[in-house]
Amino acid sequence: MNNKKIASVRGMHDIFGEDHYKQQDIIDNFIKVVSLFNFSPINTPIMEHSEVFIRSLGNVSDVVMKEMYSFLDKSKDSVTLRPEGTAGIARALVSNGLTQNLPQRYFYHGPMFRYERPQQGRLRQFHQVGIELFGKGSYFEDCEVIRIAYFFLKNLNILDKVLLKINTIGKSSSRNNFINEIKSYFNLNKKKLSSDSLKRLEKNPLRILDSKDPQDQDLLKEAPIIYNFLSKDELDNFENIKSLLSSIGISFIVDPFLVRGLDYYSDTTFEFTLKENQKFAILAGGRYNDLVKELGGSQIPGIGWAAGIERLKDLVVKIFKNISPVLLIPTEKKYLTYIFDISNKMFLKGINNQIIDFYNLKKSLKYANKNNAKIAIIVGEHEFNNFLVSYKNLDSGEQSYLDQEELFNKLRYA
RNA sequence: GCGACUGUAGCUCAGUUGGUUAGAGCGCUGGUUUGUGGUACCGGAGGCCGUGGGUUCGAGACCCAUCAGUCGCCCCA
Repeated sequence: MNNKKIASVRGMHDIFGEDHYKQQDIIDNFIKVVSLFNFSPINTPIMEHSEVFIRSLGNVSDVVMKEMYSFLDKSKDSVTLRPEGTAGIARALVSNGLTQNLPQRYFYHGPMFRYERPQQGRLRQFHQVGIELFGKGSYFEDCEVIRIAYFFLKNLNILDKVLLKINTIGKSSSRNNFINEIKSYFNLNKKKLSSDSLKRLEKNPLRILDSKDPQDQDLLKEAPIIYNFLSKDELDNFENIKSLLSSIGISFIVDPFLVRGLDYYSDTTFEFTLKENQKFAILAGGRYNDLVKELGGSQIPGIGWAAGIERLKDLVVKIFKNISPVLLIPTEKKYLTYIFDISNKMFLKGINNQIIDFYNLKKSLKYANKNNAKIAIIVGEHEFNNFLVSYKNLDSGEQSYLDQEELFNKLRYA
């Protein structure tokens, strides 16, 4: 026999108690907000063919190169636990031919998986809520999606702790010109570049832009700016987004160095980060105009965002769930039928109740205390014989005999 | 993938330069109270000292590996 305790898999935690209530509360809040803006729910599998993510996120992105939870299934197909939600939904759009009737507005929530070192605000299994809007690529959509994020965070009462940053990285043609330009700029300044950024220069030069290294930051002051490489249309579009957001009272800062790590982004990118730790994003997203096409559909532009529930949870102030059950205490097993009958009636009236099968008053009342009960209903010989219950107020200690009609009358006002 | 710190009871943690039978508080449990809780007092249970190897007459302590946690970096929600 092996008595060793078994732990959960690294970076994957059990969620219960206070944490669970808090997370559920965030999800409930999210659903309430997005439903009011007529987004509809979609659940895609938590596992996809690896190709879905490789094609969409980009095969040089860090997420794909080192963070994918991939393995071969029994028929030797490479499958991957989803590292994010967008790719699967875009795939579902194509798979189910949902592209006939646009716009489509979807929301989702659920677990995501990334194989990385656990630390503050980062787990191997974590949970996200998110929305996706597939439409025609107008600047209205960008604002629509950002304002919904804004109201979501506002409802959670954490707007004062976050900062909205937006940027545009243009369409791929303009972006490629820009990338070539910064490549040569940084190549000229190679020796001043941090070692991390030297690697980025080969793999993904765009990422040097949001380097936090002070040396790199210095270099960035003189670096080419993306806006000089964008077409008039791209710039106008960005201006339209900014002025529409301002006109509806959503404040933001423009961050020309905000680039995101997933290949599918184009044009608008945005992030809500913590005010006091601006590299810590709690909600982030952007536009992905080529993603659906990349996954075998037609050219359907989309935009969306996702927020990490665990990251939000740490910001939301404690929610007190004052769950206070009525505890039903039989003193002997033979009163169970009678107690079940009362419990059933409470259920039908929507009263939170629980039967305690200790058959020991002292233990039962102790349990009642520990579980935040305010009222105990005791049934013993006297109560049973006279069709009564003892109604005990656990705060005051007062106790009285009631018949069932009196009991439910009293509970109505308790 | 790289780095730092940590791992002793359900929880929070003591445990001296390596030296008998590993401790405390909280929690749990029994009793004082045979149908009455919260308080008090008295008792009890509960530990392969994360795991595996090594050094030593002797390891919870030292060394190595490994797993896990926390926190940085990369990256990301």
